[in-house]
Amino acid sequence: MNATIIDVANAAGVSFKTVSRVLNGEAGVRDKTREKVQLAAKELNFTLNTAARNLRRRGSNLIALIISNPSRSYIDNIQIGAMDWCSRNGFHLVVEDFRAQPSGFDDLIRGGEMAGVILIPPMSDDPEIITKLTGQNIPFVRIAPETANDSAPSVRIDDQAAAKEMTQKLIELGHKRIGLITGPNEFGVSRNRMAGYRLALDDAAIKYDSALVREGAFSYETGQSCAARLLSMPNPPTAIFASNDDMAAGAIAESYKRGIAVPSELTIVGYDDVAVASVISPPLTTVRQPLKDMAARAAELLLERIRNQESAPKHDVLPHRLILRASHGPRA
Amino acid sequence: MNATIIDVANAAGVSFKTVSRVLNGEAGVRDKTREKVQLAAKELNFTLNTAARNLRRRGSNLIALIISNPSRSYIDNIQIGAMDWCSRNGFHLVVEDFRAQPSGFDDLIRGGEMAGVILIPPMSDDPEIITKLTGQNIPFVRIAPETANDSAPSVRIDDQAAAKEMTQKLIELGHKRIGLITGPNEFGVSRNRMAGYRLALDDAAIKYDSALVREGAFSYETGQSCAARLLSMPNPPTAIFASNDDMAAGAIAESYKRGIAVPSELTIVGYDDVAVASVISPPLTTVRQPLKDMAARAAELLLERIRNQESAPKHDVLPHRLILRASHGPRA
DNA sequence: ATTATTTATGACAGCGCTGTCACGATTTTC
DNA sequence: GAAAATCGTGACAGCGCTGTCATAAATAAT
Repeated sequence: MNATIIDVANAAGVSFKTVSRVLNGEAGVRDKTREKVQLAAKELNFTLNTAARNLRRRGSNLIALIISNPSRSYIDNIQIGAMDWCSRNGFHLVVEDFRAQPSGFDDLIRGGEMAGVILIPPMSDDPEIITKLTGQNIPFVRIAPETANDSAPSVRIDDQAAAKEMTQKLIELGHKRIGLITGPNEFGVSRNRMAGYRLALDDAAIKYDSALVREGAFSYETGQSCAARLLSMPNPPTAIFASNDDMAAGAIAESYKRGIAVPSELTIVGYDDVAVASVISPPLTTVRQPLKDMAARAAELLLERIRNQESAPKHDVLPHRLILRASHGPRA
Repeated sequence: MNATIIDVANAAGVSFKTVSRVLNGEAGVRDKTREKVQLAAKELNFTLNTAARNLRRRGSNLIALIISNPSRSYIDNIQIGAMDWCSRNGFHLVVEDFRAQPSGFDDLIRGGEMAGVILIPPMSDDPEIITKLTGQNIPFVRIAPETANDSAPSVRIDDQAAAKEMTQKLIELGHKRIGLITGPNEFGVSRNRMAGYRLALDDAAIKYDSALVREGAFSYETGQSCAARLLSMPNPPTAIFASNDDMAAGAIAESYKRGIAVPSELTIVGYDDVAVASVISPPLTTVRQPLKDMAARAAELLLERIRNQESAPKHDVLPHRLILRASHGPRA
């Protein structure tokens, strides 16, 4: 039904190769010829067939973002950053949930349909995924992996340093019993943030108390339940550091439910600085990760990788920042 | 570099056509042959080339979701519903921001790369987009269009009825001055909800007062600013009905800032029932739209359309529900 | 055993495009 | 004004796969 390049060639009275040249903006076509072709193409409402082009070029304009993360707001920012980059660079973003259907991911990375793949936690550290990608010989980039390595380029912030700074901030405020709600242990970032927390305690000569550490799942609900456990302790913490903002929001809700005022009676701080942080009450003191920039940069490194598979993978560390809003205060 | 179907055929000692049969699960291949081929394919780490297959089949396994909506949480739900459906049905979801790069959308729908397109507000009602899609002869489906028509199948809730019910609920509670924060007028749903609001007022013989109506942009910030205007009136409303939950959350924040307690002094209700509704304090009374189901159903109708372009487009109306949480109360 | 029927496999063409190369047309150079 | 350099265009092959049709092999029917 749709016109082919040959139809356009006939209509314009040139060879189909010339049409191809015009449509790809190649040099070496007389202006008059170019116009003739463009006119014919417009008239026939013609567009190049992408499958044919991809077949011939052995390429694709599709980048996959693999998600499975429990925190939608985190994904949102990553996705927006990646989408923006894609549309500025002639790519399109395919978003696939890794957990949804086991075969879905396999099918996606099969057959050269994707030019490259962006991995976010916890997939960034998943050996099975990395093996598959490597086996299919498809370029990928890792966002916030536990550690950078040669398998692929990566983009991250220094989670350990960031968590340490936030913990130090809390210590400066006089807090000595600081609860930590971590993310799942399978997330490299969780382990890194935990390490930063311990480093700060060590520096301040505060003894690490594993009873003050609870593992959540990066969700509002687990933030609530972990806070509940922490606040039920005979000697509860005076500050809680949650490993993401959703859990911090849940912790705040749990505090209110128990009649504990934030920040006057309890300090609660988060991590990520996603939308919820400035919408809840009190607005959250948190660690800002430049998630959109990280995603855009990841796409950038991915493209370099696509263009030149041989180059050594680059590893970027983007700056983080403590955002001091209203959910923290001196030790009550 | 990657093996082709011919390599597999040679390795298995059969013709490449037989390999194609096995890989596509076609009948009429002897078990022994099938196994031989499967073994060879596995050994060579072979996967069918998608571009070649799409070219030959004149098809694709990609569905595009076009976004541009200011409300991330709305999109999130739609996207999750669509993604889930895709992975259960052998498709993949491409998410494209319509506003990002003018050429991005055009490029995406060009060349038969997409099997179909899902439109959400406000694109569902955008004549330019619909014209382009029709011109490219690509199947699409509209979520929450202002009105169903023959251009494409559609899925929606009865926004007018839902808004009317919520307004009636407010009237039942004794409210007579009910502020309305609408979405942008370019959204068909905004107009439909507004109509429902007026219908309820008319039924209760309450005079419509345009001073009580403010147009927001479906964002937290505009919820705040519209609420600010409403609450600054000499004779402010006793209840505010926001056309989505983000704006309702903004309105609640604004009330608190002014020292107005919700719901004891002011009732605020939302629309959509997205995540923020149950996370803020007080939890939001709102209208629940089954956004995930709507998206899945939309994808379903889209697939029918892809398979049979001739069929008359179907139009589904899914059920809505008032969710009574804690942000509403009787007139103070 | 012979023919009819079914089943398994292969030959071939071609989807719509781009890369390579060759050739004719045009312009430049002396 | 002839040779050289440049530019514009076209012929051709083939990317990797699937659809159609023909043919070989296996099975059933006589």
